[in-house]
Amino acid sequence: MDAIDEIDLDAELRARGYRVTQPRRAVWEALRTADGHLTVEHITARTAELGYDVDLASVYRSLDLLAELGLARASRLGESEAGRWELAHPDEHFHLVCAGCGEVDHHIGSLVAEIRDHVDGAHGFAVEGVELTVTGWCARCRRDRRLR
Amino acid sequence: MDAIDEIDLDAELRARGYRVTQPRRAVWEALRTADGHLTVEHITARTAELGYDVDLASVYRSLDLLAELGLARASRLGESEAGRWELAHPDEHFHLVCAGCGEVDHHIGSLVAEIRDHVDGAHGFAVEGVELTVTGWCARCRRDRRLR
DNA sequence: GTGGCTGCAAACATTTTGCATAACT
DNA sequence: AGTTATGCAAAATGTTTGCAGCCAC
Repeated sequence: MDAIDEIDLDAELRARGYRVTQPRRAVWEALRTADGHLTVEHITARTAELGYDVDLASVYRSLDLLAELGLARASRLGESEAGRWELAHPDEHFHLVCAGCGEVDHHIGSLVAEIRDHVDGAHGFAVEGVELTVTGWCARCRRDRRLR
Repeated sequence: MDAIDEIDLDAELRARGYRVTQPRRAVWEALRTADGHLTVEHITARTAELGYDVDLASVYRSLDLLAELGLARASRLGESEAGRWELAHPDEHFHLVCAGCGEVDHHIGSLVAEIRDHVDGAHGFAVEGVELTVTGWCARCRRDRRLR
């Protein structure tokens, strides 16, 4: 199957009986063309850069819809209070958050799948999603920290 | 060492030069005597039940302080927007969140330690904390869902 | 006594909602 | 044309902050 960022949103929307509108396209473009997780405010700014004029409320509504379509997902990282969003990549990944610089790294690998397999079925629990966030210090911040 | 819920908060505070106050004791009691993760609002309600009269702002401030002392930690679960808090149990555990009933299960086991070992040191990243949340459907909700 | 802490209220930040209008099909 | 979705503004939620007075030390 194609990569998720090449999905035809218009078709996806129509297939489910939703209308194709500017805000929905705008939010999808914003997510699709920027990798990593964006705050809602950041997404709104990006839609503006892309030439759309979208209200904040519509960004929220579009994000919820994209989530329902399985195209996007919310992720809450570390202590950050702001909700962040990213494409719902089918390859499961986890996040490394540096306590020093706040940098967030995506890591892809078998780890998340292993966790899923490990937990799925145990105690009758059917796993749907695995959210793994590892906090710590990246190489650079460790060095800077030592120097202080 | 003693279990975390038997720690003498007064001593802990004094050792770090903080004052021993009612709100701090109240929040500590609330966390200590209720297992699982509580919303801030829930914690405030519990302090009231315990006979304290604590302002919301003070609950927030006390929680931040407990976190700094390493006695409590914030955990953001699944889609829930509200911040939740729990004792900083030294044994690492992860959360199972049911998408149906919202029930949250704590699971203790070697899994989190394995993840830590797996990630620690890779790419020069020094792991400090591992936050793992698995969402899915518990046995009961799976059944109810099928029936609908 | 004095400086840290609290309570209160107001400010903030984020997300949700009601409703008249615009726009997709 | 008929609705669904949008924009706007207001409300709801959750959390933080400024400040005068109180209380632990």
